[in-house]
Amino acid sequence: MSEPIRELLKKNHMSVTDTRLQILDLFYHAPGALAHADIEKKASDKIDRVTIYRTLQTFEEKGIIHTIPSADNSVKYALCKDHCAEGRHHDNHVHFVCDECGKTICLDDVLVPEVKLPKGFEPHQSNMVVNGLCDDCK
Amino acid sequence: MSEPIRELLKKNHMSVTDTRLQILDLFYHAPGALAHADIEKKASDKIDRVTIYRTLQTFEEKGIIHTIPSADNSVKYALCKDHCAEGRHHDNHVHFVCDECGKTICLDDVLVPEVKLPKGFEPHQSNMVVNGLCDDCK
DNA sequence: TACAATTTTGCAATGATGTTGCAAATATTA
DNA sequence: TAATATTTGCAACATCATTGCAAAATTGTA
Repeated sequence: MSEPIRELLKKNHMSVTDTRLQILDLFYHAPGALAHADIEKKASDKIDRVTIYRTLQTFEEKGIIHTIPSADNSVKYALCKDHCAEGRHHDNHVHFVCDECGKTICLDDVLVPEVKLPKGFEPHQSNMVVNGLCDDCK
Repeated sequence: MSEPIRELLKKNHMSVTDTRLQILDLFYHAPGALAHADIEKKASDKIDRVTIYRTLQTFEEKGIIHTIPSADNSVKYALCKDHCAEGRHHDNHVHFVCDECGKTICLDDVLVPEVKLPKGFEPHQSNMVVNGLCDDCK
């Protein structure tokens, strides 16, 4: 288990545990975003369902991972690369979901464009998800 | 129960039933998008949960309503106004979710802007959800 | 209008998903 | 290393969603 992951936990004032190292490791080596179920399946040692829920929640609060919205009731999570702080996310990149393989990918370099809203609406945060075919599935 | 709703069902080759009229009526008079639970609560006659699931699914397939993605695992539905056909949705407007009252609103006049994707990605459909404060909650 | 065929609905059962309390195990601090 | 604080796993529970099937309602046709 690599040292940088350990450091990431310490930097965020979290206890370093096997479970957290293992889940973070999964995120670092995953081809795309992960759902709760993915983690449950992929974890080498079996991790309790409840622990996974709580770990994901903690990571999200600490600004280590962010949630990706979907139209089908399945939340996925991915690592933050945008210097998110505790309680303050700055993830403003576009997400891509492949209709074929289902993979969800953060397009870190594609920023969500601004849109002009009708009078009266005060925007705080924008999310954009693009569906289509990824490079592998074309 | 109004005649236009009846017509909408016939036009889409669906049986006209009390349940469907009632659910469609809710959509026509709702201030924003509706979740499964909203319909269960608001329906004047009690409609079975299962029937609501199936009705929403049918409406979605027929292009009468569309789903709105969210980051919190709560799918909402709203009427299509964009001439959607069976199996082919063309809903490309921005959705607004109020952080205060939770209302979800279709901004029919605000189109989802195009974004340039990295090489290899082939986009089919885009979704955009903006969070913030609505006019009533400011 | 009435009847047969088709579709829709409601109920029951089941499965999947998510939450809470608490005791045992593990990590941190001194 | 011991004391304290945090995390984990288990059990129980609540919520959400799906499926099969029989009863009810709707549609098409005579």
